Amino acid sequence: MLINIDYGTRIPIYEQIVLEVERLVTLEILKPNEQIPSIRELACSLSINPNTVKKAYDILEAKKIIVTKSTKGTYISENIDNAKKAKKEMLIGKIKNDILELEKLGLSKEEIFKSLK
Amino acid sequence: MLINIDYGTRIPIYEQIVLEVERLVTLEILKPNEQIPSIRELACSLSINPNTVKKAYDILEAKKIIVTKSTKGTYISENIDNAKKAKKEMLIGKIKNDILELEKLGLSKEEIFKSLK
Amino acid sequence: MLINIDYGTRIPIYEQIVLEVERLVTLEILKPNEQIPSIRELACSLSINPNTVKKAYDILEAKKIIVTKSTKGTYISENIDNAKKAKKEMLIGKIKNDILELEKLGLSKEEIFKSLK
Amino acid sequence: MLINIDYGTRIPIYEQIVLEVERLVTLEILKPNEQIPSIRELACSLSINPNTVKKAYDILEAKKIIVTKSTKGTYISENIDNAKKAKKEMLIGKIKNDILELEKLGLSKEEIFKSLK
DNA sequence: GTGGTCTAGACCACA
DNA sequence: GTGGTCTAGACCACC
Repeated sequence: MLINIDYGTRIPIYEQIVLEVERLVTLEILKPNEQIPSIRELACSLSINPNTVKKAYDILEAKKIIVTKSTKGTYISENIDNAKKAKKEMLIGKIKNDILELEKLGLSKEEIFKSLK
Repeated sequence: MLINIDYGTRIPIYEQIVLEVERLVTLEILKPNEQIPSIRELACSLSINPNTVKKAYDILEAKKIIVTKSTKGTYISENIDNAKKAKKEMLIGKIKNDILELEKLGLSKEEIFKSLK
Repeated sequence: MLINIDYGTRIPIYEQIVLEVERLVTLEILKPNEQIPSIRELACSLSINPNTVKKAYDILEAKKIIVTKSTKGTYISENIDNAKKAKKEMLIGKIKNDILELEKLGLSKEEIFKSLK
Repeated sequence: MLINIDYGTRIPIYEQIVLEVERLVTLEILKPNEQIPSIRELACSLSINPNTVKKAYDILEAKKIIVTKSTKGTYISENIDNAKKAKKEMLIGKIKNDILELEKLGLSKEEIFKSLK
C-alpha cells in the first residue's frame, strides 16, 4: 500500500496513516470491500511499531472507513461516499479561508484566480 | 500588542506568537522599524514564561521578520516585503495543492472556481 | 561523539555544539544518515542541561544539517553537500575580507600569498 | 568619525568602537596626534550611551592607541607602528587557519589561491 | 531596564 | 526510551 510517512511534521504517525488511507479511499485507489494489509505487514513495510498501525486502524474503524473481520483480515467499507463528500467540503472550506487571507494582503479574487490557473 | 493564545490546540504557544506577529506584520498593523514589546513585557501580559516568548522572537528573527538590538529592544524589520511575499506564495501553494486533491476527486477547475465565488 | 566544550570563551555552549557537529560533518567523521546521540545522552556526557543540547539541535535542524525523527532519534541529513559548500564559501569569504584589510595596510596580493605558502 | 555599529552581533558596542578606531588608525585614516571626537560628541552621533563610549576610550587608552589630555580632548597616539605590525600578523594568522580548514575539506592550496584571485 | 544563556525539572505524546 | 513544550528562576553583560 502506497503510504508515505513524514517524520518532519507534528502530525503523529498514526494520524498520518489515517489520513493516507482516507486519501487513497477517496481517490478510489483503495476500493470498497478491498482487503488491506494486516497490522503486522503494514508495520513491517513502513518500519514502524505495530502498535502505531493498530491505533490508526482503530480510528479508521471507528470512522467506519474500514472493517476488520477478525481472523479474516481488514477491508475497506462498502460505502465510502460520505467520506468523499466530507472531504470535498473540507477542501473547499480550506481554500475559502486561504483566499480570505490573500484578500487581506491586498489581492483581489481575480488576481488570485489568475495565479491559480 | 494584540495577540491571542489558544491553549486548546496542538500548535505550541511560541508558534502561535510567531504566526500572530507574522499576521500583524503582513496586515501592516505592525509597521517596519516599530518597536514591539520586550520579552518580559509580552510574557507578563500573556501570563506565560519569558523563555517561551524568547523562543518565538528567536524564530521571528531567523525569518528576518524582526531584529533585536541587544539592550535596546526588539523591532519589526525595515523590509517586510519578504515576509509578505513569502506568505502570499505559501497561501497560493496551499490552495494549489487543495485544488489538485479536488481534481483527483473528480471536480474540474471550473466547478471548483464556481464553488469559491 | 567527540565534542569538546570550552567554558572560557564568549561563544555559548549551544553554539559550540553546532560548530562541532558542523565540523564533524564536513570532515565526514559524521556520515549521512548516521544517528547522533539523543539529547539526554549528549547532555549527560557533556554534563550540561538537555535544553542546551536541544537548542543546538534545533539550530542544526534549521540549517538542514540534521533531521530529527520524533521518538526515533536524531540523524545526520542525507545530503550534507549544502553544509560543506556553505562552509567553504564562508571560509573563502573570510579570507577575502582579511586580504582586503591587508591590502589596505599596504601589502600587495603577491606579498600576502608569499607569507601564506 | 566613520564608525559603524552592528547591533546584530555578539560583540559589545564598546568593543566594536575599539575595533573600529584601531582599524581607522592602522589604515591611517586617523593619523598620529589627530584629535578625535569627545565622548559626548561620539555618543551623540552614534545615538548610544556616553558610558559606552567612555568604556571604549578607556580601553583604547590602556592599549596606548589614544591619549586623553584632560580638558584639551582626546588624541591619537604619536606612535602607531606596533599596532599596524600586530594587525598584519593577526590577519596572516587568521588566514592560515582558514586555509587549514579548507584543506581539511579537500581543497588544495592551489585551488584555494585560485578562488582568491 | 534590555536581551542572552543556562539550569533543573516538570509534563506530554508518541513508539 | 525518544523528542517537544513549558515553567520558574538564576546569572550575566550591556546600556
